[in-house]
Amino acid sequence: MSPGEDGLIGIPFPEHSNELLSRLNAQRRSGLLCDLTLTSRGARYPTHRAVMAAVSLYFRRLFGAEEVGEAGEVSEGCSVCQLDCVSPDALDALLEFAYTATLTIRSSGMREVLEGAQLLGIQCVADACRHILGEVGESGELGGEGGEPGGGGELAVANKEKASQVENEQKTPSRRKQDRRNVEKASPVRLAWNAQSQEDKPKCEAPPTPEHKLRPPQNGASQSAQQVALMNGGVHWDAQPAKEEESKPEELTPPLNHAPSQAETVGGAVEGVARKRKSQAPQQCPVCQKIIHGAGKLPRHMRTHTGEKPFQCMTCGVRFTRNDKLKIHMRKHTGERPYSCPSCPARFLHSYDLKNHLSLHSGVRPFECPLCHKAFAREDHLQRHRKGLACLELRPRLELRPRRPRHAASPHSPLSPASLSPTSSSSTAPHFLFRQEVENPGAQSHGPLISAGMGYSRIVQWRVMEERAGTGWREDNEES
DNA sequence: CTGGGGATGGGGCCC
DNA sequence: TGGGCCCCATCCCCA
Repeated sequence: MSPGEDGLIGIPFPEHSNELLSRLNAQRRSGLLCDLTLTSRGARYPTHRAVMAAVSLYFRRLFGAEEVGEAGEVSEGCSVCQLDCVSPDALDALLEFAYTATLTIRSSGMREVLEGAQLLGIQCVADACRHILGEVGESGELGGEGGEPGGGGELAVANKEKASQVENEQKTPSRRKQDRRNVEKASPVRLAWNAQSQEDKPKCEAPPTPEHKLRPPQNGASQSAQQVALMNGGVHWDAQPAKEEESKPEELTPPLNHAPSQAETVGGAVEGVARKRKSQAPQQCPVCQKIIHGAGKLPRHMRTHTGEKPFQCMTCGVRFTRNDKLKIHMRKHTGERPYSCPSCPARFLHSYDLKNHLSLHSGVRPFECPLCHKAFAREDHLQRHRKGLACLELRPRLELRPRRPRHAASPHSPLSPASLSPTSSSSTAPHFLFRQEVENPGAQSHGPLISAGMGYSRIVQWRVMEERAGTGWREDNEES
């Protein structure tokens, strides 16, 4: 990419890759424009040659996609590739992965998927399966904790990191919730980055050698293409060494896709435009139109759209969009808890944790619900209280009905009415915080869908976008 | 439903 | 001018 070229303006369309893949998947399901049919033990799977070449090293070699210029004789007819060595279920799962960036498999079928992924050269899936199976992955990307996600049910191995927006979900970093849990608790789950990014992974083990097991296309594919496929490791599978990225402490590994990561293309173009402005002036995000204050903050913000997470913890493999977040994360591994409570032995990772904690000692509950007059020590707890259904009644003020202290240690609650004056503007606002519920009713109950990697705020944004309401979507946390 | 810990994104300050 | 560092607000999740 060439950021900052004079006269060049990069306008990112973060949804494009999602929509593209989604439509390709729809075409595959309807058989539209399919130029390759995979068969396995009688089952037939129409698919697209280009997609398979993009996701699978085997097909990449088979079709000579990397040398398309010279090997342009690849036939345009519909090829049939018989893959009896890959079980139909596994092949189906791998195809789903190719078109959605989400691998959904049953634990019992993990082995078959692993073998299929190895045969087809889909490294990230193979890594994920290996880790789920407890076999240490070779790619160094994987964290060491390895869990046993999902006892016997289906596993949705999703790339919450949005694997560069290649699937139906939106990649935002709001990547939270279940996916994040999965990432941290069961490292394999995080491994389903998309085929695109996988291609540029710096650390790839030797490709599988499928030639002895796979039957090349029976027709269509040119002889040369088959020869490419049968070539014995002639293609150098290793990716280019990763470039140096911003600050790179020892804990940091180089960014995964340093090559043409979409984030770079997008963010870079944006930066190029931004450079023409006064850096100290607020900059508007070209995606969400949000005004970003502070010099150099727009690229950071853009990563929330692109999903790029250049900063990876070398200990557990968790990735972050920001270096400072990784730094804080590293405290979990080093055991460092720099924020200690002066009143008790409690120590914390974050300053604000200590701040919250101190409110426990003081007993101060400065955030009062204006309707029911229940007081909270934390503002977010008050907001949650007001968003929920807990506050449906108007209770008498506390001075009229003393609140039973929650902790025996604080018999004299400092909740004098005078101390309950709300300190934040939102605390005094009426109960108009239902936008989320309206837009996203029962978000928590969307478990299965959300588990595919869609963050909460993403859902809101999606809905807003789908409904084309207003001029654009906003981050859901801007509401108050 | 609430308390509490942790994660994430934005802004300010400074180098 | 960009980025590091820190703090804050907010959100998510678990007990």
